Formats: sequence, structure tokens, C-alpha cells
Amino acid sequence: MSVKSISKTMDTLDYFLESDSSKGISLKEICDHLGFKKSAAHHMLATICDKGYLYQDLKSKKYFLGSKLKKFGEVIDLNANSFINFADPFLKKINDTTGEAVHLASFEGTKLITLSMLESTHPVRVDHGFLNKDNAFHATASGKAMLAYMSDASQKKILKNKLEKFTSFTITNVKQLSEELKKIKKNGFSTDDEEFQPGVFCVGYPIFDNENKPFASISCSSPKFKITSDKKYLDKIKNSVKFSALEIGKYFKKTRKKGDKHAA
Amino acid sequence: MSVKSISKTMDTLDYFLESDSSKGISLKEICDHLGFKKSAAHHMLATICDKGYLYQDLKSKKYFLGSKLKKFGEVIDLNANSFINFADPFLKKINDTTGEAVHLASFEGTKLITLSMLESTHPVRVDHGFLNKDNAFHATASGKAMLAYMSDASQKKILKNKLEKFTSFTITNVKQLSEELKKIKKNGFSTDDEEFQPGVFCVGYPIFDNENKPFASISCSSPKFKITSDKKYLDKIKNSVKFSALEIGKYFKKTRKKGDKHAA
DNA sequence: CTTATAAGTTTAATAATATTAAACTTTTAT
DNA sequence: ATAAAAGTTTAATATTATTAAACTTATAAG
Repeated sequence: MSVKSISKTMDTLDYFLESDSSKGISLKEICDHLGFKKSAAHHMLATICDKGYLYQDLKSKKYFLGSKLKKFGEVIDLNANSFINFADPFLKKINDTTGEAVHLASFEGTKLITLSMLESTHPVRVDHGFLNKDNAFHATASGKAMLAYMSDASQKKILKNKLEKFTSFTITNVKQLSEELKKIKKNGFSTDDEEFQPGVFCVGYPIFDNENKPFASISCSSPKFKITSDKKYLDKIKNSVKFSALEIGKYFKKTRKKGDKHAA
Repeated sequence: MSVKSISKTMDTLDYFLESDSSKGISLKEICDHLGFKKSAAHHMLATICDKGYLYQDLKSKKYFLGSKLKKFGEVIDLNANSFINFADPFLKKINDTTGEAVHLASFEGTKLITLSMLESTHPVRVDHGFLNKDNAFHATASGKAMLAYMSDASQKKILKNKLEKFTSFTITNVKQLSEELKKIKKNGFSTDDEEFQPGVFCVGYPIFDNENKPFASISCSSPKFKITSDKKYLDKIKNSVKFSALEIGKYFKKTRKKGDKHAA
């Protein structure tokens, strides 16, 4: 079961992120964009404001993000940001060597998330943006690299929904995906051969934590034709990503004691 | 009207801020602390997780803050942080001169909020912490300094609820408060003579934006006995706060064009 | 390893809540 | 000054969230 008013509340907060909210957003604009009735939206917004997550300007009546929301960022930074900062120079290294887009991914529950990314420096760019979604694990190099090394129980939870078909090459069959994951564990890396975006080929390597669980992954995306036309290009990418993945993995040995629990 | 499930959701998110959530929080703990029934809380949390504001660890089943919440901090920083950064050295100056606690306040809707603070450097400390609440305007030097210069319409909205009595000195009579606000406009500064906390005396100066509206305020808190025993001490504080308030006010002349709208 | 206990999840019936339209107020534009 | 639009309030009702109970999974104790 899903609680509708909560869902609507978060869609509203999301709208403040997506659009420029620096000059405030009116009740009407919120209703128009999200399809709410104005009286219902008004009740919702009054409650959100009461809790300090938004506030309504006394004169213009427009809504703004409340400074309370700033505190979440501070707390999350404390918990997880050091990992991203540690990883950054190693992502940069792949980006410098290959010139291609590099993504650092992790997961929160069953959601694949992008922690950090560097865009391609080449004229022909490949960009699949920031992800924070269910149901992309099976179609991305980042997702498959982590999925392959997870426990059966975790795999099952992530794959419990129907596998979405993003392109004609997306693996949507569980049996077939299972074979693919076995292959990944044998090879030590994953690929995405136009399975998420047409014309885009990705290579992914897992990053293991201090308990040898897949905690994150790096992927490097390249236009497919480069891989096809230059046989050595794939090896160049693979070597670069593998090196950085191993280096970043050392972060956990440095900062965590055996038995320390962490998120994801 | 207030939407209960939204209210409960935000109380839950607040709980993640207040407690150490770095190792996750269980469903049971949330229910115990906030008085929820476990099935209702489970439905609520499932919805929150679906939207990416929290996530549930696949193995431990504990809940964590979702990285999506980090983005709010980034957006809010963009909008408002430059003001706080600009003000910082001027707050420091008051703190250096007087040794007393200094607060930079503003307001979001009808809520008085603390943007930044410096603690007393003296052994006898005075600290009223971070505020983010309705119904404290009438009882604080920060609040009254802004209130005095607001439009009647804004004053009315802020004072629409019964004025809470924090100490025996808190002004809870609207008529009496109105006289006090007149006095503040005449003098150019506000005081809080044990009206919020017993034994604490505060001096507040408003900060005006590029349209001469009160946008923020600075207050300096001191133990009451110091003010009483040393007649020159109050003047020392007043001069120091006044100087910084005027300097910070120049921020708006530097950064905003006439007619530019901003929050609060 | 087995059993017991606690925590988490799901369900569907019902009690309670959020939604709605309509009336009303306030604001903005003409 | 008037009209139109945006925002707010209300209370009746349809919809939704809550609840207890059954169930599953995880953890602790014997």
C-alpha cells in the first residue's frame, strides 16, 4: 500500500528541486504542474509549511524551500561524502585517460543511484544523467556490476518487479540475466551493450567494502562505434576502470574496522 | 486543516535529523519514539522510500536518509548562503568585542529562524539554541527588531495566535506589544529583558534589504546581572551590534538591484 | 541445531481522514 | 473603480489510511 498524500507531498517537494524555486512558487503553479485541486493543495502546503519544510512568503504568498531542509544535506554529508571525495580523483583519472563519461554509482535499498559523474571530453557525448530509480539495475553496467556480487536475497528483492525494456537489447528475461551475472563474476567486470541507451556501450567494475560486499561501482560509457571500430579501445577503458575500482576499494580498508556497519 | 499523514511523515524525517541515523533506524524504534502503530508506520515508510527520501537497507531492514535530500541543501545554499557568509565576519566582530553569544536571525513565513550563531566566550554562557518556530517573535530581541519594521499586515499574520508566555516578563498582551514595537522604531533597536529566558538580556538590531524591509536581525545575549551591575556594558553591546547590523545591511545594496525580489 | 521470541510485512474491513465544490476573501490587473 | 484571478475556508461525503490479526522472516536462547 502507498499513502497518497505522502506521495503527493514528495512530488511537490521534488518540483521545488526541478524548477527554479528561488523566486518562490505559487499555489496555482503547483496545481497546474502536478494536477492538484487548489483546496487540497492548500491543505497539503499548510501542513508542509507548519513543519518548516516549506514556507509561504507573507506578502507574495509564494512558497519557498525551508532552511530546515538544509540540515539533511549536512547530516548526509557527514555520513557518506568522504567516500565520494576519496573516489573523485580516481574517476578523474579514467576521464583523463579515456576522455569518456565516468559514473560512480551505488544503491539505496532497491534504487540505483549516481553518486558522482564526469562528462565526456569528446565532441560526441554520451550522457545518461543522474539516476535515482528502481528497475535500472538489469540494464546498466553499474547496476549489473553490483548485482552480480550480491546475495541471492538482495538480488531477488531488486529484481522482484518486471524488468523494464529500455532498448531492443535490454535483458528482460530473469533466466538470461542470471547467466549474464554468472559471466560477470567470472570476468570480474560488467558490460552494457546498448541495453540502456541505443548506441552507448559501458564497462562497469564493482567496488567492494571491508566485508567484501559490493558497495558501489564505476562505469565508463563510450559510443558503440568506437568500440567496434577500434579493437584496442575496449581494453584501454577496461584497464583504466579496473585500476580505479581497485584503488577506491582500498578506502574501506583504510577507514572501516572489520565488522563496522555502513549504509547500502 | 492539517493533513495528518503528512505531519507524521515530517515528524519521522525530523527524527532522522535529531538522532544519529548513520547506522540506520528500525521500524520499531520509529514507532516507539513517535507513537506509531507498526503497520501504519510501515505503509508510511514504504511510500517515503518509494520517493527516495529514505531507503531501507536490504539486509538489516533499517532505514536511512536518502541521498536525494542532499540536493535540497545544494539548492538552498545557492539561494541564501551567500548572505550568511557575508554576515559571518560581522557577527564574529561582535563576539570578539563583547564575548557574548551572537545570533543572526531571519524569518520564513511566520517562523522565526536562526541563520547562524556564535556562542559566548565567557565562562557564564547563555544559549537559546537554534530556533525554527512560530510564536517566538514577541519574546525575543531578534523577533521584535524585525516585527517593529514590518507592514501591519505581516505583523498581524505573525501575531494571529495567542502570545506564548515563556517567562513572567514575556509580553503577552497585543496592545502592550504594539507600544513596545513603537518604542523600538523610535530607538532603532529592540531589547529582550528576560522575556524569553530568565536571567538573559538581549539587544537586537534589524537588518534592512534593498527595499528597506526588515530581512534579518542580529541579537547579542548577555546575563542580566552584567547589564545591571555595569551601566556602560549595555552601551558597549549596543554600539557593537548596531555597527555590524548596518554593515551587513550594505550586502543588499551590493548584490541586489532595486526591484529584485527575494525570499522572506 | 531447534525452538521461541521479536521484528517486519501483508491483508482486507472499517473507522477516520482527506478531498471536494462552493462560498468567501484577498490580490492583481484593467 | 471594476473585473478577474488567486488564495483561503468550510463542512458534507467519498475515499483513504488505520487497525488488528495473520503471516513471514530474522534474531536469540536453550
